[in-house]
Amino acid sequence: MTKPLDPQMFDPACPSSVTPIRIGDKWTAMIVICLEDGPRRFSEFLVPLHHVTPKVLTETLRALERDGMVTRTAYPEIPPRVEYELTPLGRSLLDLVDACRTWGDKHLSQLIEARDAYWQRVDSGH
Amino acid sequence: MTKPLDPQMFDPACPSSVTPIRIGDKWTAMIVICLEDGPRRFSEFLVPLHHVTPKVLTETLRALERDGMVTRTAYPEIPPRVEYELTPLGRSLLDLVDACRTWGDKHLSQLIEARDAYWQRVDSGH
DNA sequence: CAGAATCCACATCGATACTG
DNA sequence: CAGTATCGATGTGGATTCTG
Repeated sequence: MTKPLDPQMFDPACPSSVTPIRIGDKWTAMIVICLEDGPRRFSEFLVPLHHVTPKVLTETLRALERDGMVTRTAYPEIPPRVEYELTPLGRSLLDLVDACRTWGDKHLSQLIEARDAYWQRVDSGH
Repeated sequence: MTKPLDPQMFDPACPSSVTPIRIGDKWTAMIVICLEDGPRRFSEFLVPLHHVTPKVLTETLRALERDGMVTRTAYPEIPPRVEYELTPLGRSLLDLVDACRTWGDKHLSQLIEARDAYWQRVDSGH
C-alpha cells in the first residue's frame, strides 16, 4: 500500500516557488509528485496542497485527464470514491520535474542573488 | 558576426505551442533561443517574434535582466542602440529548453492524441 | 531606435455556498 | 466524499499612442 501523503510535503517558504520553470498550471507539478508512488483519492490531494480549492483541484485534474496524463476511476459506492493514477505519459513528466529540480539546485541561488542586487540598485534610486 | 534571425524561426503552427512546460513567461524561451548565438538588439527580436508588442518585449527583457539572465548594454548614440546578451546563468536555461524539446519530441504527439480522443468522447455526448 | 504610458480583454485563481 | 455553481480579485498580455 501507498503511504499517506506528508502534509508538509510542499513548504510554502521553499525557494522553488520562484523558479522560472512551470509544468502545466499552478498545482500540476505538485499533483504529479503526489501521484508518483501510486493512485490517490481526491481528498488525499487536499492534505499536502493546503490552499487549493476543490474547484481548482477538479479543473487541474480534468486537464491532466484530458491530456492523457492521469486516469480517473470512479467507484459506484456510497460514499463515492474516485481514484486518480498516472499514465505512462503522465509519469514522463516526472523526468521534467527532476530536470527542473536539478536546475534549481544548481542555479536558483544565483537568480535570487541577482534579483536582490537588482532591487538594491533600483530602490537606492538608480 | 552573428547571422540575422530567421523570421520563420518560430512557426505559429508548431505543435510545441501546446506543451505543458513553460520557461518564464510567454516569450521568455523564444528570447533565450534568439540569444543563443550572441548578443542581439531590441529590434532584432521583433523579426522572429512576430506578434510581440514593444511593451511586452521590454517587460520580458527587464525580467530577464532583473533575474541575472541577460545583460543590457545601452550605447549613448543617436539613434540609440541597445544590446542584450545571455549571462552564464541565462545560458543555463538553454539546457532546460533542450529538455523541454526532448520531452516534446517524445511525448507531445501522445498528448495531442489523448486530447483529441477526449473531445471525441465529450462532443459525442459522453 | 528603443522604449514609455495608457487602456483594456481575457484567463487563471480563489472564496463561498450548495449537492448527488 | 467528491464534486458543482457563482462570483470576484488579480495579473498577464495585447492594442494604441506618444517620446527622448
